[in-house]
Amino acid sequence: MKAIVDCNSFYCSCERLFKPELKDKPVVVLSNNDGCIISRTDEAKKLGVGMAAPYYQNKDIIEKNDVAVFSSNYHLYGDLSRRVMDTLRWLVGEENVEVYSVDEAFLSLDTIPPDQLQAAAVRIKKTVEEWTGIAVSVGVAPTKVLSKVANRLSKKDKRGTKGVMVLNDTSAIKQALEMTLVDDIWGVGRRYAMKLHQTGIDNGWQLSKMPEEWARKNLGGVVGVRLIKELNSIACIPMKDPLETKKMIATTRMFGKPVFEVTEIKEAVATYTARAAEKLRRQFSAATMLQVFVVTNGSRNEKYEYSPQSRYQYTTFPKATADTGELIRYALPLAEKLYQPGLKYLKAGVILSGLVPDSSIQSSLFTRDVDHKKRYLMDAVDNINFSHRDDMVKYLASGLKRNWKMRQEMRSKRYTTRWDELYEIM
DNA sequence: TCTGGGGTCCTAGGACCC
DNA sequence: TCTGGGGTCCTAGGACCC
Repeated sequence: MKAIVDCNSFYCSCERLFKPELKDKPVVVLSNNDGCIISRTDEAKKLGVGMAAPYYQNKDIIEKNDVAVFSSNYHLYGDLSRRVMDTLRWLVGEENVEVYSVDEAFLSLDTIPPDQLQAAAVRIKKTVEEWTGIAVSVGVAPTKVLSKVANRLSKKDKRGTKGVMVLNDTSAIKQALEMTLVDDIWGVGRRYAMKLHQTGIDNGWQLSKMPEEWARKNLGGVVGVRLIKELNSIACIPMKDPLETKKMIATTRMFGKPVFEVTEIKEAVATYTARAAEKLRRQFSAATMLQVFVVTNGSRNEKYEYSPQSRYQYTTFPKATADTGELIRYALPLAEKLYQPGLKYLKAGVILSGLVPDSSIQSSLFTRDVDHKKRYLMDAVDNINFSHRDDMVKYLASGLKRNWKMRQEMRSKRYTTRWDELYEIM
């Protein structure tokens, strides 16, 4: 059996933890640049605040109802996420936890007898809440897809324990699937949902009865086949090895305001490269390919219409590297190539791929080996920036003024990761 | 009149997820 | 004045190989 544990309105819950006066009050958290609403509490949902809706379109409801608004504070969320995941590892054993996202983890519960699943799920929920202060929902079922269905229903469950649902017999599964629209099934996005409704398939139970060959043709090949199997309690999406590293690392941002000059684009690209390189070193990888992209939207003085266009350039390296300076040297010429004067730039990004373990970097015939020293330098820079302040030490190419930096006007303090922002008890 | 079969690797693009 | 950021997996099709 598998479980999915998911933190309720995670970002909002993190904010509430340090502002207890917000308990039972509507709260929303905004995306970078304060653009969209990316987390909202039940109270905010009830007021009609949409998910992923632009902030400015909801400003009216928010102001009228005194909704608490926060810019996203990833230092805080990341730290609390780690605490939740550590608790889960302690509860069921490290090898049985797959961290799926910042606020979700799959658990393998194969060692727990069926008649004890309910009690185990309740204990998991209670313990996480007591130890971290973050409320979670737990769904348990024979497959990952069904556990997601259970988790979703647990939030509205009136009969059982709210926030816990175990689906372990065929009739319970049938009933749960009948209550679940295809749109709400993990693996069915907007496109497929539309197609399914047109075919007359509206709920999960109907979908589970479709032949696999039909799914192969219409729902993305083997992905669709797996989905049907999972709905029929045949587990075929395995738990992932926790030691797996990422295959691609990206750092991309909207600018705080439109940018027109190549110097600013280059500063941003250098800054994002440095950030991506940090992530790269954190998982002990090195990259062999770097891609830069920019998003433009019309040109200077043109009336604003949102129809973004993106352009890419990439380069591959003779030898894998995790050195920020080297990566910036690869990135800047690409940024220059992409730049066309007169256009209005909204966003830029850097993507590192072709990742290999940094212990097995292939040396090239044409480079000298000064890499040990570089590695020590990078480690030192990372330590300083992590423990003190982002970009305390940075490359000059990243710029000094940085007019393009994103807006974060309502960010709370980083209560758990910065000495100078620690939570204070009066 | 007629032109094989079986692979691998890479990239772009589509779909999905939180 | 204005719409986030970071990932995964799969497929099709082209280039290339023997």
